[in-house]
Amino acid sequence: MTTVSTQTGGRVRRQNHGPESLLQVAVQEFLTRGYDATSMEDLSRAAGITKSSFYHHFSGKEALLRAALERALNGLFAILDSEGARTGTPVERLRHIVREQVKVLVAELPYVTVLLRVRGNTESERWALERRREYDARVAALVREAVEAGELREDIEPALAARLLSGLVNSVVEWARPDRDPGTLPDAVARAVFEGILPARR
Amino acid sequence: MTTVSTQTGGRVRRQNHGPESLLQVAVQEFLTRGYDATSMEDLSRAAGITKSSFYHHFSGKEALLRAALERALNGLFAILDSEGARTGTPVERLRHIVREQVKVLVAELPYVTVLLRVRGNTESERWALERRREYDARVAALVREAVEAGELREDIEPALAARLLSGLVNSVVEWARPDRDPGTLPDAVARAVFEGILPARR
DNA sequence: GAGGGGCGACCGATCGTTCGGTCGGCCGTT
DNA sequence: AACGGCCGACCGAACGATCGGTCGCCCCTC
Repeated sequence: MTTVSTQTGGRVRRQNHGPESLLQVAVQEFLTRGYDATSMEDLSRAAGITKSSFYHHFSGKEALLRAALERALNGLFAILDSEGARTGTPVERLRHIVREQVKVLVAELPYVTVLLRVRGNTESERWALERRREYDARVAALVREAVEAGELREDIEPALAARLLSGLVNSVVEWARPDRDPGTLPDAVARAVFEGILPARR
Repeated sequence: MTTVSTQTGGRVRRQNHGPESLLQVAVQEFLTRGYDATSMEDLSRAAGITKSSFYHHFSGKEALLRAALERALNGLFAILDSEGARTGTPVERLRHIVREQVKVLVAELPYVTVLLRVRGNTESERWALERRREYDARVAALVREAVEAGELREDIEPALAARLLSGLVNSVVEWARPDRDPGTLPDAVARAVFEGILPARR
């Protein structure tokens, strides 16, 4: 249910906007223009209401960003709390995390994309950056575990591998489409991580 | 020759800023704050001159961005023109490109980072996006060649592999440090691409 | 008639940009 | 050696536009 417009005598009488639909509209604008380059007037125009009406639902521009960042981070941290991320060998848990992270990226695409572009200009952004750092650190720790457990090749450096892993998986937001379901994408990305993006013929 | 300051009686008389040093300062500011969030006053303060003095050297804010984007794109396209990218088997050429691209990312780190964050708000940005698309397309074509030549595993989808490849390599800018030399990084990234980020023990 | 959703008008601040003018060093002439 | 003219680097002040945000009122629904 988004942007329901009831008509009365040919003129729009009711937009029936809620915080949910407005956030969706705003994040979409943040995506195409970037957060800083998006004005509140851009947002209201996209939502079909005036600037002042927008402030009736959200306390300000940063509150919108904050809501989007929270949503993205909740999706990510939920992965770490899931069953498959807490049981099994380190490599099994890593494979599970990779697949689930791809799913979250696609399912919450606009929100996660905004998160991944945050620079740290405001308090909310710095908070998001720190939480992201914590997420990456948890994954990096798991990579280190896997190497120390002897499940991975000995010549890989855990810290570097964790960074490349994060970079590879997160880069999915650059081209993924939110509408269609992930399909085989999570498995394909997991294969790229563990067997190479361009693996030699066997 | 940058930021030569002639002194007279202990007081700075001349900053002698050139387009080169100012661009360097500006790009650094773009990096930390983001292009849109960086004001001309931010730039002048960082450069140690006034806003109006800045306009003596650059025609405007976008001209600075344009110069940075050109520099980054020149570095990237120079890779495709190099010997190793034009000779050898597709896989050999791809390995060469990956290594060289990592080198360029580190050598021209601030400029390439700015390029990778462009959203397409201005004419210069859209031009840069298009040139970037062309670069990626050239690499993607090479991936397709390699697969069709039977040099890679048959179950990898060229289009997807090319995107993941681009994402992995470019993610280096997120954490690389510009000062110290690349060292073994190019080879490590190339190994991650062809053998996996988290390769199983052999 | 009470209240929430929406509106136009408006606020101070800051944006990128422009303008008129100052300062100091260099050069050609004397 | 002294001079006048010139130019590049720089500055303070101000421009119109736009920024995020506020306010009081209206209108519709219950």
